[in-house]
Amino acid sequence: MNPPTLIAVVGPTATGKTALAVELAARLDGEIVGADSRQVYRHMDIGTAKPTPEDRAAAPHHLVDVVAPDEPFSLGSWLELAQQALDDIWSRGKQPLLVGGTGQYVWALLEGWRVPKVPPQPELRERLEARDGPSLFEEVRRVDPPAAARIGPANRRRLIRALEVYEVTGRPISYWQTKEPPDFESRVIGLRLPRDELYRRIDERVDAMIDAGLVDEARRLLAMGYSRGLPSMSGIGYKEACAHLAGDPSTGSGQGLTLDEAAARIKTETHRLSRRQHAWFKPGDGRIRWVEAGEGVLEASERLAHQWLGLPGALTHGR
RNA sequence: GGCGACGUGGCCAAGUGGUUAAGGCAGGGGUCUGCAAAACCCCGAUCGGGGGUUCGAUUCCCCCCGUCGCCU
Repeated sequence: MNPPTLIAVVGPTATGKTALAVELAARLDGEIVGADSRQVYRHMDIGTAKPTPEDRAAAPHHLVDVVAPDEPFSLGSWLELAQQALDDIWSRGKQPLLVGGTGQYVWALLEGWRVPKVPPQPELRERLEARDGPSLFEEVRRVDPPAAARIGPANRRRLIRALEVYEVTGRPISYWQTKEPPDFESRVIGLRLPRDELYRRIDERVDAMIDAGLVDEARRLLAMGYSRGLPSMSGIGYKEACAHLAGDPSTGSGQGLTLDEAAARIKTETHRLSRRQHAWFKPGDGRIRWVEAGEGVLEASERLAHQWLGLPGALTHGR
């Protein structure tokens, strides 16, 4: 039997990945595996554009709502869960659909990154964070010149991770950072839109999120005890909603953003996000089969999927 | 019509008679192996227009244009 094939749907935010995936899942007897670093958090629904209950009833979803907002989560945890989910889906004879805009997660899985098995060490990090940048950089340069060259002197976060791996394993992070091709095939559909139209859709969606109660959602999270400083709360939308609430007399004191300011900021931040996603999902990437978002995506994607999976119904028209 | 103020890259905004005219935002490009919607890196202007003064003007003077405010 041929190696199983994973179909992935990637692309910038607000491009319709979720809707497409749900439809495709229905037609391919598939299940969805989320590759989204923000939809993993429970209670963060509106701001992450999480699949709706209807979406989730229409197709099984994995890797959505898997941790509480104050639980640590990272690439390593995601990879483990994703691999488990894939095995599970395949074992039941279903077709997995990897869907999401977190480029790091997607490529780490498809390229088989062997992430150093060193979970974050809170105490160690705290200690390292207290040090100044130059000393961190010097040390990385001493123990792991290639990593130092790649990371550069200014990126404290990654310098600290490099030292963390070194201290825990006794070997430089570069030693661990390898790739091993996964035991499955993968095919990637990329959804794309012209920049100006993408921005327009983002803006509309942000307004819709606010209408749908994004600020209340943030208020609720704060009330549950999830503080502004958590990584999960640094997500676009929540960050700004909290800044808005900070000026709300009922929540506290201080200067907050007006709702309009918050909305504007969420929009431009999301524009930036889509640009960074663009760096992970490049137009020239030969692995990605690009499809214009909007009219006809479903048909085009289904045709591709049938072709790739060797299913009847889409063979006649060339590749 | 008069008086006053202002006119610096798409927007906001420093600044000096003389090295390559701060910075922020927006925008564009990029890095990426356990925080990734994070973190980090790179990219843009000759200073409204025209005359002067000066060795030299974005910075001083004059005129024009424009904007804003006040006044008649």
